Amino acid sequence: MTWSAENSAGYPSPVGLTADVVVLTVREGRVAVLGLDDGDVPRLPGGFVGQDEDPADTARRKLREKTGLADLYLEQLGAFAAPGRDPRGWIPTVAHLALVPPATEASDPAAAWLEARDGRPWAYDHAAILGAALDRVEGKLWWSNVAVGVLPGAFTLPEARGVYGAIARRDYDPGTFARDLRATGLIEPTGEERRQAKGRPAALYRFASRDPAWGAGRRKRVRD
Amino acid sequence: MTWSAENSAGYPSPVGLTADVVVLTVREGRVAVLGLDDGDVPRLPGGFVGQDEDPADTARRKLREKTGLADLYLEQLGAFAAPGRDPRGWIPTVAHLALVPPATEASDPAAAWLEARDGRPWAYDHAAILGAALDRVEGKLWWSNVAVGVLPGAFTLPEARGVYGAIARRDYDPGTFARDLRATGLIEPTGEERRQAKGRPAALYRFASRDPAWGAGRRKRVRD
DNA sequence: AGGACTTCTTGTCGTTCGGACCACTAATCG
DNA sequence: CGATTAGTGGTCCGAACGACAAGAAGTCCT
Repeated sequence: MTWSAENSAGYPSPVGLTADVVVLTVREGRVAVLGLDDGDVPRLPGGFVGQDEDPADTARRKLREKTGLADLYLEQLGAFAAPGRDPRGWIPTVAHLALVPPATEASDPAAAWLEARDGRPWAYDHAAILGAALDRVEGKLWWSNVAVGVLPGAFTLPEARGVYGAIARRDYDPGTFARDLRATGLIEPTGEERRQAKGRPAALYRFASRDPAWGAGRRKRVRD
Repeated sequence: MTWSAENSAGYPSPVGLTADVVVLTVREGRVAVLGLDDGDVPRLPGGFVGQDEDPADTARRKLREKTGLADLYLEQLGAFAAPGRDPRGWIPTVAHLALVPPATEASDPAAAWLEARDGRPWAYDHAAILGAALDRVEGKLWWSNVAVGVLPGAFTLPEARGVYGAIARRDYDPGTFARDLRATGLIEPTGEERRQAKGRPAALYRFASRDPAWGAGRRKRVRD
């Protein structure tokens, strides 16, 4: 196999490959996405992938620039490369999904948290990428520890219930939620408690592993 | 956003983007993959993506070259772009998954059907890509009509049972299989029959839709 | 001290799904 | 006729899921 005989044009196409990131969190019971607004419709954070760079590293770099965060949940969504997706020319992108804690503030003044499921217009094909990200996180919610990103360190069961409910768009029963989340084997109690304004202190839990992993226990049916 | 300020190297990286295809079928009760063997370890079909070309079109083109087939099940697996994956340099690839009927013969003399799950070595990172393809098709088996590609046109329930069993690596009970496959709502009887050497003729079915779709009915648990 | 409030645990109950059976009918071939 | 294969229908059981209820535990307020 030689370069010169492998595509229809007869030569390897020099392209600018980009990496985009869909940064999701849960704020006020709703899924929020980090968008860059420069006057027109918002767009997703992203940038060109450097030579000999893994697109995931590019995504991590962009994420650090916009949120100051490192070492979080990041996975690839897939390549979006349809001709015409970018008016500047044929620029394929490798889209990524990242989950960050709710307290994360945007460090870039142009970045803001936007309601993710309100159907607003996005630049380029970023609405389709966002849709793929929402499908992915909802589908993997109970089969993996994606929620690790939104619930870092220690968290209470009511907090986790709020996050899961926001992503899955349903209201879980507290008792059943505790039973099912425990049954996944993904979380473990820290032994400590968190006191709050009213009521009994809530026990704190943490994810047994912060690396992307799959649940071994129960699996929940998807919504009907 | 300008090109010149967007990546670490200061300019958009000119790269050769490729598209690879994992062509799967079921032969003799086992999952088989189309491999190209040029003396060394086999590799997957693939080639450079032309300017203004969708990688899926490149994959379709390569598939047509190797099998003569068009208009079949094809979906994207994702981008593989780790530095060092290709010794010729940094060459990201968009991997695809295609399913073809068992009777398909390779039109390229270098192409051959190989046992997919025997753990043989592959060129580049193609073993990882193949693994992702097998996971994908097994995971989507009962939630989608992926099997459309392997069961084109009309098929009998025993044929379908063989294909599903090979992909899921289990032996389905004939009665339960008929109940569950019908319950997905994905297939419909053609009204015709297929006579064979011995025994009662088998009724023929077809998939209600040949477009990639999701099942509306039952969902089967994955293997434990 | 007592009441309000919240968390947390532990049950029950009914439904659905998945899988393994089994019996019986249907159709074709020799 | 018997052998063979296909198809239908049914039972049974266990696991998963969702809803609901009861009670204990702990804190805050009056």
